[in-house]
Amino acid sequence: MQESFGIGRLAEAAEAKVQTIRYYEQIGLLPRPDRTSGNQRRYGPADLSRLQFIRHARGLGFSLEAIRELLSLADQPDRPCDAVDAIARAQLAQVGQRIRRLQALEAELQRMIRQCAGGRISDCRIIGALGDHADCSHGSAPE
Amino acid sequence: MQESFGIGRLAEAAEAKVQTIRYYEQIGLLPRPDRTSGNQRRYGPADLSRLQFIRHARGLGFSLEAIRELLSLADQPDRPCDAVDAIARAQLAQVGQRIRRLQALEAELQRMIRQCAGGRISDCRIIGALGDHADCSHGSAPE
DNA sequence: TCTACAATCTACAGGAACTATAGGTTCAAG
DNA sequence: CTTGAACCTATAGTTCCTGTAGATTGTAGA
Repeated sequence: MQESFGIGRLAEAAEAKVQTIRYYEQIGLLPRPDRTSGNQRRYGPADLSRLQFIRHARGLGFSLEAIRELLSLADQPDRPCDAVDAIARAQLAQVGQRIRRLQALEAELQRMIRQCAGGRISDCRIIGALGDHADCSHGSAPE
Repeated sequence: MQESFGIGRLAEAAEAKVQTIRYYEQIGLLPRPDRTSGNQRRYGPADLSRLQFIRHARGLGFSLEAIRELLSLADQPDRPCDAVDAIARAQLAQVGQRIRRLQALEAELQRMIRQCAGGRISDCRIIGALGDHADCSHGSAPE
């Protein structure tokens, strides 16, 4: 009794639209699943994990191409190490930058909420919150 | 000595395309700047900060609508506190979630790089790295 | 088993957020 | 005062979905 399910339940579980799943399949981000005799797609837990990864990564601002790269690490775990290393290091640098920017934004939002509790905010430094040029090595902006 | 500059230099400084800037102006994310006698746009440092904020936030996965909300905090610092508070708190929750997911991804990338140094990666848990169901409103995890 | 109805199918149109191109105007270095 | 880069508006194309149409399938109740 292997657990398999249709596209609707997959969509619900990964918080994606049914159309989006078919689109990902079309562009090769998701493998073509088995079909029922009536031609309907059937999925398993591995498909769910993969889709959730894609959706989370998209939510974090990664392009589908960047995600394709990350997934390639999962798809070919035995490929030469230097290739994996290069991809992982490149992504790691970007991820670290994103974390720092988000933490700056988080701090500023918290500051505003604190000030708010005291009556009203007189100044807002939210625009400055993301402007950390120490990190901003030109050319590393994600799409 | 007010420093002002054209759209090209603004684009370069904020790592955006010239067209994108005009697009943001069109949809009201950037204010309409002054024009030269020959109808060309002139910008100042405040415009640059605002555009950099937008670009960074986009890179972090915020929608233009979410960014519009965040900018509204900057545009109306004297508006009623409960409105500010609501927006800030809602955004803060999302930001925290993003940070945690990115940290999970960061940890997994670091793990892969470490393993790589030892020869080759035999298993890849990168797909699992973003699947923190503690945060996910939908609790659906096949173990 | 039959039937009703939700879920799924393919195909295509539409929207968000850019991005590129065309054809013309302005700015500034020489 | 020329000339080429930068700018202008307008429009069409790209990416990444999202919605709709019309037909088919899966399934639960009579």
